[in-house]
Amino acid sequence: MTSTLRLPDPGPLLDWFAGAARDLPWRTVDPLTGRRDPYRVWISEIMLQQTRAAAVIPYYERFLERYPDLDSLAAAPEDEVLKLWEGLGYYSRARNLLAAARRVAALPADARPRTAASLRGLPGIGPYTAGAIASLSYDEAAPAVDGNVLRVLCRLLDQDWQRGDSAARRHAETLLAAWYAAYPAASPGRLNEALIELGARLCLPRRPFCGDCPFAAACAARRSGRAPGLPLPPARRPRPLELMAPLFLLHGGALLCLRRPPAGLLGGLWQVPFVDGLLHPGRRAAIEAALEPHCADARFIWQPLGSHRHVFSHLEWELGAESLTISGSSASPDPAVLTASLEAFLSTQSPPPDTALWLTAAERHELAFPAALHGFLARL
DNA sequence: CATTCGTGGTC
DNA sequence: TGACCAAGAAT
Repeated sequence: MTSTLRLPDPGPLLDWFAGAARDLPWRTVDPLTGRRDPYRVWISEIMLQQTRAAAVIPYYERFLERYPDLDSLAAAPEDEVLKLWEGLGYYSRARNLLAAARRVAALPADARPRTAASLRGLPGIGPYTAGAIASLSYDEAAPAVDGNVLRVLCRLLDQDWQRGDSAARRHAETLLAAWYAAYPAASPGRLNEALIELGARLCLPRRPFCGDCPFAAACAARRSGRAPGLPLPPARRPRPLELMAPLFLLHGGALLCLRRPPAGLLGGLWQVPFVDGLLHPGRRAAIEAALEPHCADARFIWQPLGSHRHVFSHLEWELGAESLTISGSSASPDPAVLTASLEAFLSTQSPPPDTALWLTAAERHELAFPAALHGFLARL
């Protein structure tokens, strides 16, 4: 009967949090107002989605240095924001964040969203992030159920919840709303952040430190011994995909690069061409045949660059690469002509690229490439 | 509701 | 060393 579940007195949790809270850069409080900058909370909550605090901190510092406030972010070009996001993953977060910043910046100051319900409509702000910004910035009594909070509540109540299950998340939100109402003297923002901190510091996924936990006496899963296995893991397996990357390289060092479509996997990022399966001799010959008529006295030198595995949450790339150095003895090949001669090849790319350009190392350095390619690009 | 979205740390 | 998983959202 989950309808009769109650959360315990938050006193021990708040006492523990007062002494154990980490000094994180997005927790800085304005000494005059005693409040946090909602913009800084917003940026941190977007970066922290499915990302550990330790990984976020350097990105957060650089981002806030470049874009200290809403207007500076709203004025930024998307390529620049993606470059700052390079390596952090889930790049739709960066695109949505920029779109939301532009939308909010266009509003009069007194019309900007300050409640969880109004924040929820912005791109990139879902139920958790809306509640987190509203509670941490404005102390609204809004639930903010992330993976930490779900895990803590799941164990406190010894429930068979599955990680990422939306029904369990809504259930947790209902319990939290009753919790805030039952303890009106406690700050909802403080309660939310203390729960998150408990999940991140003690109530860890596979090895909870129950001996140090302020909720140990109240925890049902600790009594039952099921805490380490809760919440239940979701069943999902990455789908394997073998890819080969021919790295078209001109004598001067320019590399043929493609910009991926603006949405979807690695949306808006740059890459080199991919072919499904192996880059066998027949395919190498076909590529040379397409190039040859347009390069006087051209020489083609293939060089294998090895391979490595890159695992996404739903996809597993087995990615190999070979460089193809193109050099002409008389005149250097015209990059535009080469691109045109490769059009039939490039049209087979999946997904079809937005743009194909020959980029020098310095130019590539200004653009965002997925981490899966960093190793190969570094070898050129 | 299920799937699609990255990357790096941890054990 | 490979499986697990993190301050979730969009579709």
